[in-house]
Amino acid sequence: MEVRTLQPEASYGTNRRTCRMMEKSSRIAELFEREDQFLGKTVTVQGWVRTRRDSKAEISFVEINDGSCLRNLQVIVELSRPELTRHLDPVTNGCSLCVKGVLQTSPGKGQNIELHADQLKIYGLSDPALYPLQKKRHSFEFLRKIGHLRPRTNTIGAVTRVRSRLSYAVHQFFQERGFCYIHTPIITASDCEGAGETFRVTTLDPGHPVVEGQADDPFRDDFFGKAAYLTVSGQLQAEIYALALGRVYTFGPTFRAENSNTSRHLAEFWMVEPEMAFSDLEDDLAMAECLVKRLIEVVLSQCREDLAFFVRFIDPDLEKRLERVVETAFEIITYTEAVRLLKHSGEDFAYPVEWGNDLQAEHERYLTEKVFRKPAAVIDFPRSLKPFYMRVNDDGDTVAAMDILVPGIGEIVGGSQREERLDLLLEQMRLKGISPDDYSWYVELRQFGSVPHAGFGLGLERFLQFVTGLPNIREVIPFPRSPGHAQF
RNA sequence: UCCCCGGUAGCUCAAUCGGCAGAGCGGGUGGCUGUUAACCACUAGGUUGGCGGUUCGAGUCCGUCCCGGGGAGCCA
Repeated sequence: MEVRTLQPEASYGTNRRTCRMMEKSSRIAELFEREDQFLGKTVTVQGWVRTRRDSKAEISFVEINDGSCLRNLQVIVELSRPELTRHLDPVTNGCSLCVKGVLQTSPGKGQNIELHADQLKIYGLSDPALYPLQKKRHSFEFLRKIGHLRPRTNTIGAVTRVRSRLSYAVHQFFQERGFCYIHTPIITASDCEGAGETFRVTTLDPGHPVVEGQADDPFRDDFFGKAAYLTVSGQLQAEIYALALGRVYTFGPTFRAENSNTSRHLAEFWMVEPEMAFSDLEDDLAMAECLVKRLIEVVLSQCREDLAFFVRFIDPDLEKRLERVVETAFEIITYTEAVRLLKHSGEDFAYPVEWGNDLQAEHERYLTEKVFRKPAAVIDFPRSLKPFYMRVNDDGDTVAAMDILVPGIGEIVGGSQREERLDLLLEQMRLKGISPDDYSWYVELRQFGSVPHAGFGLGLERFLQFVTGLPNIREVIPFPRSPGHAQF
């Protein structure tokens, strides 16, 4: 008897091709999850060969991975059956194939079940002399060069599944709390938001960017009639919707043209940015802590197999560290207290600690890794260090900002209560040299029904680094973009 | 952008003081085995990143350029 699995579209009678395919084959993850239900039944799997071991005792072991989970399914091919071996002969690491057979308990060690092949179909061969992926460990640097093949490795496959599950969890978290998902623009004309260098968007001929006689505004004849850029943040636009729908969030790509080449920076990365009306910094902080903990819980409970892989091969302390983050309250410390603490630490920092200076990486690391040994939120930064939109505190010297720092990564969340008072916003803009004319819409939000509101940004890739233990951010995004790198 | 380290076989790396270019894995061939990154034997595979210099002799020393990695800054 043949067991058929998932056929979500079948009842609609549409898209027949997809339906037939999904009826015909099982995903390997499903076979492992419901072993008892599939044992003794005929199933079909489709995937890519990860390894093959031939035994002259009339058996070939072919391990198949279909990306649905970390584990491979061991397929048993009896070499005494010419109708199978005829197909099997050229099968090597990297080949794609379809196997139909009976799922049985495995007598060998290392797996409970195995598939005894009755039919074998090869989709695509893979020349073993040319296929770059070997069964042994490759350097991440090498895998980046073969970005079109690296998702077929255990590590990149695992991180990709975790990334997907986390993205889903982000939506679940906010949707369950009444947040509205806002698609803020990728292209923006707001050039400076205090968030780094921007990429210009233009249709002008790079050989002749300036139209004759219009040197005063070279972008007047550009596509948008003025200078345009890729967004560095959806926050300002999210504020617009927060001041109408109450609770909103954006979740999309952002772009920074910084010439920074580090293991924690990308030119294109994904950011989660909630914005909440009728909220202050305390609400903001609570929501951020709640989100971080919920996302980690999801990884701990929903990505067990992939997480175990990271613990085994990337960072042995990873799971314990994640559990600790969920269990303990985040430390909250004001910038002023942090400075005092650092000054009296007795540590010999390369950068001097002085009120008014930004906290350096070494300072942040000292706080989270030595002093607190858990995530810590630093709040109330000097006004001069932060952008114009942050709310000025009553002391007049600091703003209601927060940075959540985690051990090993550094800043993972940055947020603030926004300045909702018109006069103070205008004063901030004047001090920061930002023309209110360029942000008239932002200013008007404070003229018409302004309310206290707050929000934050969480870098998806930084977060993925934290939950996978991967040291380089280029491994946690499918196609990393950094200075000099935009392949694939 | 700055500092440090690196570039040797398809991959991961070794090569002592400047003295014959190596290993493991992968590939090919043969053997062995309900195998588990299988195992054993044999075998093919090199412009040592490019250019220039020092030297009897350069993978090794010097200059320069290119590329990569790590760290810093900036930030998420």
